[in-house]
Amino acid sequence: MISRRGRPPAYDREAALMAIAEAFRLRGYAAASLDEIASAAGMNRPSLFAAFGNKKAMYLAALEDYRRRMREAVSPVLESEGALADVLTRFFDAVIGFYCEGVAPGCLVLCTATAEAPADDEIADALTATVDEIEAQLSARIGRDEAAGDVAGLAQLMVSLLIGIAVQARAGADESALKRFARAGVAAALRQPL
Amino acid sequence: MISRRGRPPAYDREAALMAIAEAFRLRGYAAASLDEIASAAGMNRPSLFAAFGNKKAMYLAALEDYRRRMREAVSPVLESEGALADVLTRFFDAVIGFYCEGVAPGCLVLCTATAEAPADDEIADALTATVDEIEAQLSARIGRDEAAGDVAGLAQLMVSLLIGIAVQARAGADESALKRFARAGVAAALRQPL
DNA sequence: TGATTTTTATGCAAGATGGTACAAAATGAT
DNA sequence: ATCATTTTGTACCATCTTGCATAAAAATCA
Repeated sequence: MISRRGRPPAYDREAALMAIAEAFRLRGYAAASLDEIASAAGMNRPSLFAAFGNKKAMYLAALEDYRRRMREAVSPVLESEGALADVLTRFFDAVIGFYCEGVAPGCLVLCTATAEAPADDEIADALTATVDEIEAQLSARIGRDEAAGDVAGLAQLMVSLLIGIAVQARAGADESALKRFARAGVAAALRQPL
Repeated sequence: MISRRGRPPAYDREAALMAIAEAFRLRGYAAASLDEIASAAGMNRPSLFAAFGNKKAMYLAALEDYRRRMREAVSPVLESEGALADVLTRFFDAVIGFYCEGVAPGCLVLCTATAEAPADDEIADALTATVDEIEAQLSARIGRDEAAGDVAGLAQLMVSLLIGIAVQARAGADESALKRFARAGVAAALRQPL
């Protein structure tokens, strides 16, 4: 029996966390007020505090959840079979789809944590961990392909391409332009014809 | 006669603008308070407002000045003679030097305007204009090199590399690592041995 | 039904923030 | 020296923000 005593929560924790992430994605960490966040999550402030702690804890929880959703959306593509160029293209398509949905385009981590990182070690750690994780995943997949020469260099280029896509989505590039951008980048990096 | 009547300003506008940019670079737009900014600029708030307008006008002015300084630091390298790989390597070295100096690493535009862009059209425009200008400059230089095959693809890759460097500087990568990163990226993109 | 537990909702307090009013200070012009 | 003009610095205000205290509400258990 999982039924706990007392009044049951009116919110779904996962949905609330997604709404919180969206609020931070739209406004950034510092500019997002707890009123906006509470309203986005359909909760009131005391419930928010009880569920997620103070504002920074909310933000860190939203970052972790966002990273998890991102991982679940794109990791399967990187694990899938296929030629490297094809896998990378589908990987970036998945990333771009992820970045372009929701209330504001761009990556929650790469486009909001960057502003706060120098003034906050925990947020800086989350940013570093995100970049490192992306780099490790891409490096592992590229390393599996024997045709790839300079694995580290190519992996770093692909990390940059991903970061570039995150920022350019934020800068207003639409989804189709980003996909062309990714294809051109992958083709140029692998020196293959488009 | 340029000498105006009245009490002379105690601040140097250019130095103040640089200090303001540094304050925003350290804390981001929303989190930087006018007290911090005034203190960094060595001015008091009323003088700040008289000189630069309200907080957003200060930020936009700081962005413009930062872009100008960046342009002056790196454009000469792009215009210089040399093989494409060499020019690009020196270009990124100049960019990295620019990003790594000051009170916090990373690009003022690419690391703080991204947080505010969805909620503010003028800031979004400044971000878009910055990315577009970098893309145009790189594209022009790459296009001059007949050995370069896919000019657009390579230019986009280099724009991403620059954005990746800006963000990874923010994420704590030190200057030498960033330079290795840039070299590996350029070499991989041009398919040249390191 | 009544007691207990947990969540919700209203409202409040302390502090920070953006922005400004106003007098003092410093300079050039007369 | 006196006036006009511009900047400086103190003090202030209205608003917003975070975080919490406390009472009402809704569920389970005895």
